[in-house]
Amino acid sequence: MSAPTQARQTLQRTAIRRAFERADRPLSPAETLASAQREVPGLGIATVYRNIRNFVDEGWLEEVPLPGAPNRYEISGKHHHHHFRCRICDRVFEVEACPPDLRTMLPRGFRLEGHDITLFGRCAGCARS
Amino acid sequence: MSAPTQARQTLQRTAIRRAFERADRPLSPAETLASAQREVPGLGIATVYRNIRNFVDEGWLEEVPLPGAPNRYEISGKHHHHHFRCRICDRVFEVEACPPDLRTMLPRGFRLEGHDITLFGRCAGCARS
DNA sequence: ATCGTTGCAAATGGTTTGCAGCTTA
DNA sequence: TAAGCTGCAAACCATTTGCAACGAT
Repeated sequence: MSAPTQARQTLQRTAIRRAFERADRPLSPAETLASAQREVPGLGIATVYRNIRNFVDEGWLEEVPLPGAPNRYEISGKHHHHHFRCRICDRVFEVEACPPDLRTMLPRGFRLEGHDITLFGRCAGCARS
Repeated sequence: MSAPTQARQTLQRTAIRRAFERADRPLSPAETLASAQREVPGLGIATVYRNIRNFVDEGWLEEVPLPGAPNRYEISGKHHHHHFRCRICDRVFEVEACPPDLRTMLPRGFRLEGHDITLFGRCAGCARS
C-alpha cells in the first residue's frame, strides 16, 4: 500500500556499489566485503548481504548461481553469457558464447525456461603455474 | 600405511544403497533419507551423508552439483549427460545430449577442464498444471 | 525528528564431526 | 572382541534476521 521508500545513500552502500563497478568479474559476498572494506573498514558482512539483495531487487545487480560454490553477483544488463570458474583461484569470469539447440536436449513433455552453463578449469593467470 | 578397511554391510548402508537403486533420478541427501527411512525408520541424516560420501569415494556414486541448490547424487558409470531441475517440484532429471564446441567459448589462455549444464523449467508432470 | 540503515549477535539451513554405545565380521 | 558404524548433539559455513544505536533526509 505504502509507496516504496527511497534507498538512502550511505557510505556503506556506496562502497558496495563501487566494489562492483571496480570489478571486472562477478563477485561473491565475501569478495565484495573485502573490496568495500578498503573504503569503509568497519563494514559488516550482513550489510553486504542486505545491499546486494537490495541491488538485485532494484535490478542493478544480477545473481550468478554456480554449482557447488557460493553465488556471485554482477552488474546486470549485459547480453546473454555464461561463466567460467577457476579451480585454482576460485575466481569467476564471464564467457561470451552460448551453445545453441538446448531445447533438443529435453525429454518429451518438459518445458524449458532457462539454463546455466558453468565451465571450469584454470584461468589464464593460473594456467601458467 | 594401513590397508583400507572393508566397508561393513549394515542395515543403514544397504537401505541407502537401495534408495539410489530404486530412484530413476539423482537424489539429494534429504530425498535419500526419506526413501531409506522406509526400510530403516530410525535412520539419521548424518549416516546418510557419511554413506553418500563413502559411496562417492568408492566411485559407486557421483556428485551432481547444481547452481543454487543442494547437491544431488546418482549412480556413476552412465555416459556423459546433464541435468534438468524442475522449478515447481524441485526434482532433478537426467537429460541426454550435450552441446558441442564449448571450448570455443573460452577466453585466450584459459584451460577448460570440465563443464556443468543445468536446464531448468517444468518437468512433464508439473508442465500440465 | 523520522525512519531507513548499520553492526553485532543470534538464528537458519545444509553439511560435518565428536563421542559413547552398538553391531558386524 | 575389535574395528567400523550409528544416532545424537554440537560445530561449521554461508546467509538471514532481531534489535538497539546510528545517521541521512
